[in-house]
Amino acid sequence: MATQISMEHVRSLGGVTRTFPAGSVICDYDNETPRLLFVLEGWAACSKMMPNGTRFVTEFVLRGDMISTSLTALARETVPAITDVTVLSFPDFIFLPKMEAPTFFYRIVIAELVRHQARMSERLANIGRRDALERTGHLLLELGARIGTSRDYAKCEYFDCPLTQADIGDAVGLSTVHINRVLRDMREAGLLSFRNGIVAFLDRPRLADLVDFDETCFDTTFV
Amino acid sequence: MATQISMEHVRSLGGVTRTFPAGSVICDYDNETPRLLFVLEGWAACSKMMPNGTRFVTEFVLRGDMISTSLTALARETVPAITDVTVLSFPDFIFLPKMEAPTFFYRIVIAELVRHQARMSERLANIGRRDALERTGHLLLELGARIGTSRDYAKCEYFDCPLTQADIGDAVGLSTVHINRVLRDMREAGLLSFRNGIVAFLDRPRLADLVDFDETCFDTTFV
DNA sequence: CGCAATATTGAAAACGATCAAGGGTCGTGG
DNA sequence: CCACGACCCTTGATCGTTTTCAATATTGCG
Repeated sequence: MATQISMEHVRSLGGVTRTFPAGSVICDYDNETPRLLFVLEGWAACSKMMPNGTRFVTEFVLRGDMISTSLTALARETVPAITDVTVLSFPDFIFLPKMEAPTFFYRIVIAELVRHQARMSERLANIGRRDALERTGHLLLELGARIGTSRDYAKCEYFDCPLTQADIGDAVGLSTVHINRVLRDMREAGLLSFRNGIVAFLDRPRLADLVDFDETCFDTTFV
Repeated sequence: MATQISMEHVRSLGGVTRTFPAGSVICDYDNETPRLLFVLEGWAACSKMMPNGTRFVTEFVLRGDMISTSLTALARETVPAITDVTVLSFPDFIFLPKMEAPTFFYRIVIAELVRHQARMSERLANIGRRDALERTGHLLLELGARIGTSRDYAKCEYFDCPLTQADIGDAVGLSTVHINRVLRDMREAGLLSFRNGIVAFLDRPRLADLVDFDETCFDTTFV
């Protein structure tokens, strides 16, 4: 699987391992030296603080994902760690024009950017054109698919999820209160249960059909 | 400006010039050979058709933008031309692993992906956490900034916009009817006028302030 | 000039936000 | 070991924004 090969490559290049405790900030937009971080373990949330006081989460960062501090700076995002997060850190050769890297490193970065972009496209359509239940179900199916992939058991029927209902709301553009109601509805409908930090798919086929979930954009078998 | 340099580079590499008439499909997700397209002229709309019959526009493609047919395939997007669109077309060296390209080509592609991603992040927060007026104003300011940049007159107070109200609604996740009302409100408030294919900023500072517009993510002076 | 696409407006309905109050769980310190 | 506070979850009632439906202008194009 491409992701694994990439991560092997990344590890083979060395880099500095660093761990951020839950709640700390992995990167902010007053960043010093631009860096590329590859997440080895843990959950984080690329977040934008809105002037009206609300927050929006543009992406949950999981094991195997890349964080470009230059990109988060450009997009004015902050990335707090949700759990303890371990990363492999490299100087960002893209934004430091003097640096050169072997071709395959460019390809790893491009592959990761493309994957990320495909997910963002899906997310955009999700928030823009689906109702609350669809958005929420979609997000949890996405997270399940990504966690599953990185753990090599794609068809898991449950996964540990350290998110709060507020985190979910901030990612799909709904209020915490409404997320709570939607989760109850899905539980009562026998579709999905999220309690005590565990997401369980009670009827994944029906849920996937209902919320129109398509795994195409989570394909990692390219590049 | 970085974008221009990149486009110079791109042009210098040759590529095939092709023109698509308004209304035709530039790429669909049954694409044959993966290609990288660089838009020389015209407007297009990366669109997702949703199973509920609606459409969502993930991105308007303007002069200077890149289209990766592999990415649109992965994201299940169709890209219809809104006006006549002229592109420079290259085989996609990223998705054809046998191919290699000079380093600066990788850098051009990465820069373009990063710019695009920063915009998507902004767009996501826009749809997720702002109301109808803010979303709409934001989109039009974004388009103005991008058009302005590509034409080298950043502070233009109007620009030609070939979009319909339905296009705008599909891009910000609102109904056509509501876009119409919001445009009327903005016109009556002396903020912005959009009629007969021309967007005019009547009071750009006030509008930008009101909808919380920040040009950071449209910065093209990096890489 | 006439048709088709787009824009405009009103009225009613739906969906989600907000406000408010209470309940559970966990960790810390007395 | 219990008490307390912090944080998160849960539910009800009400309010507001946006959608939907429907009908009528207006514009652009052949």
